[in-house]
Amino acid sequence: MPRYVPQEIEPKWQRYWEEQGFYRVQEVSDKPKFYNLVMYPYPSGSLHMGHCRNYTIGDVVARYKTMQGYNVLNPMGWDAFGLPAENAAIKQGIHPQAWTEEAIAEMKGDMLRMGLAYDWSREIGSLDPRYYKWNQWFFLKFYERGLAYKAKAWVNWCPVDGTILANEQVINGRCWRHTDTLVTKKELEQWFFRITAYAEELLRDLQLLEHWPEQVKIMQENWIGRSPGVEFEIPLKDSQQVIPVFTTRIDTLYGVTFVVLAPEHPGVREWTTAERRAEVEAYIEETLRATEIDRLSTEREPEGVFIGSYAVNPLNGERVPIYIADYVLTTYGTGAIQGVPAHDRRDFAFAQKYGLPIPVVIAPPGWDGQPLREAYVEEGTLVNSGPFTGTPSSLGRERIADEIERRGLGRRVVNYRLRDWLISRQRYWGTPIPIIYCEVDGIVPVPEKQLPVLLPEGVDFTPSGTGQSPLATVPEFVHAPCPVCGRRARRETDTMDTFVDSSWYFLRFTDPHNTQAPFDPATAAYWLPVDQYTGGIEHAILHLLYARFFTKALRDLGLTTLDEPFARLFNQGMVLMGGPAMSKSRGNYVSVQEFIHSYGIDTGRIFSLFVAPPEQDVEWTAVRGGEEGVHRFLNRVWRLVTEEAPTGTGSPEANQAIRRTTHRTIQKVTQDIERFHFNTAVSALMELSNHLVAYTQEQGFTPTLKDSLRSMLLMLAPLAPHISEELWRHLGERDSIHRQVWPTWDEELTRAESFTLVIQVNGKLRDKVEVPASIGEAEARELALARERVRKHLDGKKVEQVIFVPRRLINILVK
RNA sequence: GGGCCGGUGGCGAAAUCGGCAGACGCAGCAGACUUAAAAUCUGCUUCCGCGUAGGCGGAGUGUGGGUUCGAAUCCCGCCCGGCCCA
Repeated sequence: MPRYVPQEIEPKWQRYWEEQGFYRVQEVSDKPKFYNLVMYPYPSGSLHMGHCRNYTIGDVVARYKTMQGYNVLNPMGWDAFGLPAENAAIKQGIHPQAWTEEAIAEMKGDMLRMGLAYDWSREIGSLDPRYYKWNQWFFLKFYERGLAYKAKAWVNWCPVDGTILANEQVINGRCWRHTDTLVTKKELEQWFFRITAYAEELLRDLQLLEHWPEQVKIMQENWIGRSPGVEFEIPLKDSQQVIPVFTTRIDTLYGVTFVVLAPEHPGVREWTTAERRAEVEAYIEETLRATEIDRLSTEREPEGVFIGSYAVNPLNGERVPIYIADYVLTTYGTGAIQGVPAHDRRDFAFAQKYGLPIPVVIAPPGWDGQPLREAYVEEGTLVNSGPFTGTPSSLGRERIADEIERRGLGRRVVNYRLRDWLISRQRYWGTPIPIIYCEVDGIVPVPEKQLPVLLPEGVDFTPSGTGQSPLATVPEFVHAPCPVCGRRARRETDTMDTFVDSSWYFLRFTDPHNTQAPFDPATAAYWLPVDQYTGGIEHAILHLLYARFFTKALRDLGLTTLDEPFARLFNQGMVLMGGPAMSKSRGNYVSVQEFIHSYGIDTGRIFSLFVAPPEQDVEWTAVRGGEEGVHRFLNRVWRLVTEEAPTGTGSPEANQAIRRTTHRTIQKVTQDIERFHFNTAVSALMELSNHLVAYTQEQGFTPTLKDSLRSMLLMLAPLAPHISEELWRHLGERDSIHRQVWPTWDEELTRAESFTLVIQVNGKLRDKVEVPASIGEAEARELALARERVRKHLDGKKVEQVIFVPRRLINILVK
């Protein structure tokens, strides 16, 4: 038998599995279904070892579940729209489609070289009109139901991409793609999806997600940011007009000493007095340049400008000045707040700066009546609050809310931090929004039968700088007849956020070639929910929240009956190299192809699993060299199976021992894979192989050894599919190892006959002795006390107490 | 500032339930095989002290306390790192 040359056997078996259609899957009823999904990638070209780790984890689960008898759907596709392709078009003059297709070809080639068990007959790509047609279709359905709408909005603007960003794409005030680019603001007409209509349900149903990491659920909860409070009206002095404000602390209403409007608040221009106008306008200018993160920072001293007008506290009739300040946002609440300096940190700083009074209305426990040195934001007792004085603040909140509602000044409302999903992008490489603007009929949806609205060819990708999509430069695209009146009309030139594509792709995988519908509800019902969803933590908020929203919206359209799309979520760690994540664009990576060239992919797969627990980040430079050990392990397995050894029957004791070891390994590996402890599963297999080597050296090649080898190869099959297939055939098997059943263990054989009794004196380890598993306390005690090393420590002392833990230890306490 | 996660040998890590700390690997050292090397195999490898050696003793899981017969594991405080929200 030749030595182990992975570069020969790996392509051989990959071809074989492909020809045999191994991973094609259909809906069947005689097996339980299992939908295994790894987040589909943005096609960035050839794979590196970070990808290797991600895809291996998913592949192990798919193969393991298949061997466990499940009907496994394990698909792969491409999140193929997006900015890098368009940026390449601008820089290098390559069409985004050509650029993307090339990247897909490279990436798929590497996936095939990795031996991943995908059903490629279900491959999908969001760039395909047969796919994005349904994005447009969903848009129309949402529009019909008021879930898609157009509004003027102050939007986050990335000056580098010349595009709008959703709030989720703004990270620390910077663009998520260019971490050194500060995001600015622009006011534009934009399309939104009304995700806030589902805010309450998205929050509530987090409880259903038992098998999601707690961390992700907490992040989503914070993102949705439910806060119950009161929205009420503050009348303007000497005017019929009112300023609606929202607060969660209506109990502090008697402490209001000013009102603050967001600089963008629509009332500002009207209410600003003539002598204040110049200063106010200068301040507004300045604010628009600031980022949201700066505006909200508590580190910074809040700044504002008095607009010259006054408002009246609706409960006590006191006159309070109106300011504008950038720490108030138009996008949250009503864009105006009550200023209660004694009980809000930013209001406190603001009042100090502008010399406004800071009356205490919530007394801290044991308050001495003196002015506060800092804002008191906790619960307390109402003081200086008219008829409510003396009420505990939590109760005061209810009483004052009742009073406000009784007097018709306002009502209890629930506010959310979550805002509607802005989906318009001023870009070419995305799904065109299917809307036509007619001078007569206004906003007209493109009729369903005209879908898809195709992306045109021959586009100039040079950014216009005006914020318009390159589509606006293509007259044949822009000019379209109005579907209602047939007059010359103008097409919407914005495209959709690519998170729209990824919000339902898991449904499309169940029925990828359907031309009549996005998917067949019955087929989707068979496969959904996704049983195991695997991907990076970076999608903890954006993608997962949008996909949950889509699922609920589609349910309400009658397309599914599903409340939640992903039953179990796993976030794998990244592979870092020299600090940041391994990435092609940064150039700090080891490619899968060069790894294959050196060691073969089976080594790469096992090494990826072995280096660390899968949820943990791995620094490549710190683990480098470890692949040698994994490669040695696979070579050892190879030799165990293939090397000529004297045949025999083996001694009964040695056979029994190796059988026990094998069954214990089956138990351990099975349990480890179940709980995603792949690193220790690999360790257990390494230990088994070490035992088998030792066994062969003494006993030769025996029927018992062959049994153990078979079990070992079966356990290796999901992890290292090629070498296990090759060696499986070498053992004389004619059917593929990937059609076999996962081995089971004999409980009897895993039970130890003896164990190492640890003997402690006063909690310190003094001796160990191998004893029968059934040993009782009396016997153990007698044995322990008779041991030479124990007696040494008992000299002249009295045994006070003996603690015996069956199958573990005995602790003798002496004085 | 708040929330969550983490900190264990030279390195990656292991330790399902509170019960032998460091499995399995990497790197290193010594030996076998070899003309030699590679490959392979065997042994050692947490630190400190004593001992020629077999060995003996002590300390030890970021840090200081606590609970317990017994703590990497549970509780409290602190330090450091990461992520999310501010």
